[in-house]
Amino acid sequence: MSSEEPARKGRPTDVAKYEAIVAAAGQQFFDRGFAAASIEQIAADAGVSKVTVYNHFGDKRALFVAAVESECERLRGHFDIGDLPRGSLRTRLHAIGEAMVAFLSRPEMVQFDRRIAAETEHEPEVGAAFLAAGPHRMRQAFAGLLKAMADAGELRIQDPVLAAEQFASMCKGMGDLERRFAFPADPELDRRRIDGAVEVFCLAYAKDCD
Amino acid sequence: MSSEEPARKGRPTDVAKYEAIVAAAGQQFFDRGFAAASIEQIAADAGVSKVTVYNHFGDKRALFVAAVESECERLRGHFDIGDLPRGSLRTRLHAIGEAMVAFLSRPEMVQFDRRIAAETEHEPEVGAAFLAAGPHRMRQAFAGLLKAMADAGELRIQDPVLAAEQFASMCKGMGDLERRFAFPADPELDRRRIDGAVEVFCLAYAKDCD
DNA sequence: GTTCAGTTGAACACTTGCGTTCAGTAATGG
DNA sequence: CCATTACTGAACGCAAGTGTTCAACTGAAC
Repeated sequence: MSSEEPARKGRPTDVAKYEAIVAAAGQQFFDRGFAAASIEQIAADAGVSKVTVYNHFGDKRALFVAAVESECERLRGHFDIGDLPRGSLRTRLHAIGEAMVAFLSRPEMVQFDRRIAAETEHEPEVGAAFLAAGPHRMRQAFAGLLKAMADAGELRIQDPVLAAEQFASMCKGMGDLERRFAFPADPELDRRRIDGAVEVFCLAYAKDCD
Repeated sequence: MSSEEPARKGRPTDVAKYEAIVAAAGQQFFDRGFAAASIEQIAADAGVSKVTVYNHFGDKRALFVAAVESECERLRGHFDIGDLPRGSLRTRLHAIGEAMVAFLSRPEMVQFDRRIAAETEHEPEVGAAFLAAGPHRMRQAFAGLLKAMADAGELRIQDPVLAAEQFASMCKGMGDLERRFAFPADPELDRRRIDGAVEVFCLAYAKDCD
């Protein structure tokens, strides 16, 4: 019935330790990269014996996969466009753009992006999993929102998914690249990009440019 | 006067070997990442003794830097929008968009991007150098082109640099992410993105949508 | 209290890789 | 021919890291 209550005989697994290992692994892996991260350091950071790590995960790769899954899950809860304001079309688009850029600009996000991309080279399914859990999921949500706006008569959109990509891409502009390649951040520039994206998007898709 | 003709005394440096080392280093570094690449393998691939590598570069990091600089230079010659066709505004924009996407889609480009981003974590100047040598240079060139079109009365553009970013970003869409995260390529989808980018760009900036 | 599984610390074998040393060989200029 | 410089192959010291083994300990369930 319930998946709880394992009711095993011996000493139960220390869940806190397990989670500490995954957390420490994420820290090391996404900080230093897979090859440069060491299991000994991860064990030390987690306050755990190295043997415990091997008992749980058996393998460096397996530990990496676990860390990636955990991080994906954690990030999943960090973005919501549910609570968007009630103002004009422009105001709402602007708020969405800002939320997106803020979400993507967080250092831990940039770092995670870099590492997953690097490891994707030899572990393509890791990249695919991330893409599905992150960007693609976000695109669908935003496309649905645009579709609703179109149905409400505010926008004239043929392909909501394409439009979603276009708006998001314009908001990011090259800021995406610049963050990945450690270019000094410039909030003012980000703002101009979002303004510009809203402007172009409205010119192309809005029924009346208020 | 001339930087040629060093006229040194002993046996001259074997330039072919030097270049072979840099080439092999690029292969290994951008294939496996800095930490996972081994100098012994690089030396073997270059058909050279390990000592020779150390005589030339002294250090793994120095060799990495040399490989990055070489690759940047090599890539620099791989993109030109000089020979754009003479058709309508839409036709020309479409051609530019296709050239951009094709350039950015090349596997070696994707690979290079991934690795530079990963190493940027601990060597920010590497990322900055790449950004300046690649994307920013490209943006300036394209912005100049758009400015020329505006001066010719075809476009109505306030900020050519921003407009350049917007067009390029829309052409890439999420294709950028998808390539980095090993999502199966889809030329048809790329084409739709370029079509959409041209459409939106013209609606926003063209003086008359022919 | 006994039993059984999780946990620990320390040691272990094994591999890999960096960077160095050295004796010897190849190529070039004087 | 000789001095000088580039290159080679092999070996070495050293450090780090993976994954394993083992005896001891801990804690919950029966």
